[in-house]
Amino acid sequence: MSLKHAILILLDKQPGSGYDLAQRFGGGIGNFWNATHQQVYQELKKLSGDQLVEFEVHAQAERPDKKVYRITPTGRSALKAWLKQPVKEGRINSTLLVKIYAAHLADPVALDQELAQLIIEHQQKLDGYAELERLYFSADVATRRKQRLPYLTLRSGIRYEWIWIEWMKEVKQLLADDALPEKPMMELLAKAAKVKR
Amino acid sequence: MSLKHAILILLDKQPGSGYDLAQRFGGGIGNFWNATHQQVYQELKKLSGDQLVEFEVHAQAERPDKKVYRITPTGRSALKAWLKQPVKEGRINSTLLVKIYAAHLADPVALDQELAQLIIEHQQKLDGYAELERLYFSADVATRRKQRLPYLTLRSGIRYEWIWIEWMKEVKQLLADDALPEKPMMELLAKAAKVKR
DNA sequence: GGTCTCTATGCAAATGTTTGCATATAAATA
DNA sequence: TATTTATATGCAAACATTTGCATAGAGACC
Repeated sequence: MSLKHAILILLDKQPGSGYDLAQRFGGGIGNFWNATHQQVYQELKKLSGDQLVEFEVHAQAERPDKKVYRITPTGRSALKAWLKQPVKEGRINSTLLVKIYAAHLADPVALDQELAQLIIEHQQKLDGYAELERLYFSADVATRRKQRLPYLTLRSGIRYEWIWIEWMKEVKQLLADDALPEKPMMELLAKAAKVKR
Repeated sequence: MSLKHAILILLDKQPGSGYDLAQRFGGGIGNFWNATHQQVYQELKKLSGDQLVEFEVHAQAERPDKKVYRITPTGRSALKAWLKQPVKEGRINSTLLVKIYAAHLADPVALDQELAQLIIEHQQKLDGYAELERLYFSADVATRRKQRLPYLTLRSGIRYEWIWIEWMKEVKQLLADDALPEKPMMELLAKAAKVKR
């Protein structure tokens, strides 16, 4: 499992407490790897037991005490070893696709409303990504270079949200009209790809 | 969890044994919901205990006995109730994105090779999808109408593989050249979208 | 004055997933 | 002839994730 490695990567970038890490999983890396605070605390305990991370307790006057975790040299080797191995992509499990697959059993009105709502939500996410991209491009070249890798993952996120929105709009329309798609997807994509070049 | 509901959907379409279902999770619905044979057997047991499915033992002469499962009326109601509720989309967890995010710690040659391999694999998957689409479009309208919902999920799969391939190619190139993307993703997508209309 | 949110941690139990093993027969392949 | 593949099922243990609860002080909001 790579929750372990996601944590090591975050701690390699910057040491932090369990709470900090849980927050960090809410944005940035959280766009492609999710973890709850419980997962983080439990995993930190294991990593600590395996000597892959270490911590120092920082007493705080008016806040609860903090355990600030840091990656160890052993942890860094383990991380590098993991990076060398080819990924085995996790299973794709999309509840929405399962639902569309069985849409003949569903209430059409409810499904239409649900799609409308999902389109809004994904559009908001895309808007957020678009804003981050504008920020990236307004930075100087040195900053852009430094932020290159996170930005590449953002480009993946933008593509991802974009196609979901396009697909959901298409499905919503077709279900409403009780119609069939006219042209093969492959054809449409090939045509669009030509223009990009 | 919707492994439960995926199984109910499959059994609603057509009764079958645990083995059958496990096979069916290898294609069709398996493109967006995965399950191993163990998951299937364990879930069938639970579903059976909850009276959502029932089974008959079919003795076979030269093969092990088969338990042929069927959805019950209770199961069908449970399925419909589930379909009414809005989906909560599962967490996105992409090991590859985590790796790219931390590519500065990785061996560039190994990463390049890995991307090359992944591009090939996803291209093969896309080719398979393209073939299924050709098949769909070569069928008569009645068949196309009957296969509409699975085909809509296929369109999602095609888009999905397509953007992964595009993104991986882009990343591979940029990492090899140690370059930065020139244009914002949003701009490229907007331009491509205009042409499709 | 009371509730809500944020900081900060974590136990315990339930639930879900994965891995390893086990069985058994037939047919195809090497 | 020996191995592999396909059919067909499932237990048991290990591992991972999710949910509910618990604590505790500070500051903001109503």
